[in-house]
Amino acid sequence: MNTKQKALVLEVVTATCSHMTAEEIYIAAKAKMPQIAMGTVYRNLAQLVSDGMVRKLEIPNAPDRYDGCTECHEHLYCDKCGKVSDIWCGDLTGAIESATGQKLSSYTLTIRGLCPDCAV
Amino acid sequence: MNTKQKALVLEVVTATCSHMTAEEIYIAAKAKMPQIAMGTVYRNLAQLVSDGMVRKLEIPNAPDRYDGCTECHEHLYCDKCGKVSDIWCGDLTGAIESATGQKLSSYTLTIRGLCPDCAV
DNA sequence: ATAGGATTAGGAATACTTCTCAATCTCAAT
DNA sequence: ATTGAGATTGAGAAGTATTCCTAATCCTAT
Repeated sequence: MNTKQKALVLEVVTATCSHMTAEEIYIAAKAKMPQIAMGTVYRNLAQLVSDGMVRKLEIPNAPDRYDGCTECHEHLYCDKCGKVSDIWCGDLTGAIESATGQKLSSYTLTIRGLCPDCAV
Repeated sequence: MNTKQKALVLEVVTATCSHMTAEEIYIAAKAKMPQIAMGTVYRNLAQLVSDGMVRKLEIPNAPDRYDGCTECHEHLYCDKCGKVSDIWCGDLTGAIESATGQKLSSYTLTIRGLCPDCAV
């Protein structure tokens, strides 16, 4: 871990199991290090993502979110409340390769449906 | 089809099996209707997407692309050349539901690997 | 203590997309 | 054919998320 700022960003992202936006991360980091800059947050998030320590979730028509949990899981975008929740399942690489006939280096599966809270 | 502009946008998008950006669509449309405005292209694309006649592909760090082919298929983002190509496979809803244990309304599967051209 | 190199804070800049609104078009009723 | 109500347009301004720029600051090895 190179710098205090990078360590702080990682700490914030992994502190909760939520999926924070860069702005939420910035606000939380600012609470502990008031002079930290937005650009620093983005730069370090990008580094952490390429280090494989944080996952980036691209959300349609909304800011990207960052997930401190790198264990294999997928994401469910709730049709009703819009929240992102985790779906725990095994690695689907093999299944997708045989379904599509395409060798793959990685995949992103985005599921829309009702989250546990909204599925009464 | 309500307006000439909407018809033209649809015509452009479905004319080729490529995955055009809004700007490419705008340029192609402008060739046939020089006074058409970018905002009109975006507005009609959004309508066509919600009408289910066009699919929108959200591309990380790049403009969205629009796909005039609504038949069920997935997309491969080439690790090497960056092109988006089509992967024809059946509907995976059932398979994903059983793998994840989550009832879903829709899904998006994005695959990264080498496209046919780059996989020598 | 100091030089060299990496990283930062702060703000400007960029890129894509959406919004605003007066003007124009559409079309059913007259 | 004309009207009028409502939908849609063109043109450009505005917005949003993210990246870039740069002088100043922080590390680390000497």
